[in-house]
Amino acid sequence: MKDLDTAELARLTGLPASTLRYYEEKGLIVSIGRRGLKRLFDPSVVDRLSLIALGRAAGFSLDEIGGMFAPDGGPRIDRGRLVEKAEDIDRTIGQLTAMRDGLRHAAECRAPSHMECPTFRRLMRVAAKGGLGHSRQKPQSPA
Amino acid sequence: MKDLDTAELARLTGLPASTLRYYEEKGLIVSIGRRGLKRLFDPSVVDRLSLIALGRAAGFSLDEIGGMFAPDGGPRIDRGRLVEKAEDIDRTIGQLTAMRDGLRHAAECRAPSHMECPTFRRLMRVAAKGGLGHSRQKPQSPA
DNA sequence: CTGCCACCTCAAGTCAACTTGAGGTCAAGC
DNA sequence: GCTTGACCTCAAGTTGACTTGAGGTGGCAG
Repeated sequence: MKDLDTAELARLTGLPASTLRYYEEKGLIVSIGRRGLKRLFDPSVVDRLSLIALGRAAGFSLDEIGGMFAPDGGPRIDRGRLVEKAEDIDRTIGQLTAMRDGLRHAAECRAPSHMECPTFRRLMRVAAKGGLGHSRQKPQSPA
Repeated sequence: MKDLDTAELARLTGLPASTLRYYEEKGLIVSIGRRGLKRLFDPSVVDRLSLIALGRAAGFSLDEIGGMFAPDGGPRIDRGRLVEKAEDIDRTIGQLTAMRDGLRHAAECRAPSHMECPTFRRLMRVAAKGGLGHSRQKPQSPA
């Protein structure tokens, strides 16, 4: 496959060109040269960008992801890190599950005000004590 | 119960005084007066702050939460919103579950490199297509 | 050969939810 | 009466992941 310029890579991956430049600046991807001003990328960066997307979806920061590439470009992923992250996610799932069930209950609850619903109040107390570490969910993917 | 000043409220809720001032500035809580410079809060703000914490944990923004209080201070929560949010959370749970399972598989996978593991590659593709909207989890609660 | 226009660079802006810091004030204790 | 120090105000800084904008440049169609 032929080398790709920024626009082609953007089209292939759905990422804006500005993001690709930003990733290059951060060292997450590397361009193999220029044609005039235009960057040229090896087609393998498409895979690399998928990997980056995966890391982001798993909750790793860009810096962490940067540390997961071997100098040769291949992934160098510590399996322990994956397990750890899986556990993180698992905890989050537990909290979100409690939250979801609580919200559903609150939505159906017959009590005149939420403040009089015992389930709601229990949920409130748990949240107040920080038991539900607020696990931000992003509005949505730019897609 | 006696009115509370900022320091007492901070102690009761575990929130830093700066956050309480910030919440007041945003209109999420109201102080009922001053003693000298010090704000005085009605004890009911403790409940209110719990409610705010709950909202945050459920993934609502502070602005959204601000819209959930009736002028009288009681919660005025649209049950539809709760159901919607529960569905949001449910979707997130689904994505996180896939991610967790994928990570666990990747951690155990016998393939010499992750790039050769079909499960891993499938996960990558899904993430690249944005199917896994990156649902940020915060490192942890300040607790 | 000339323009066009896509792409470039670099600095600055955005968003959310706070935190930090400098400098001010006032109720209370000695 | 004076010091102390907790609390105050207001502006600016922080973090992460980008986006935006002004101004520049060069390959290529005509």
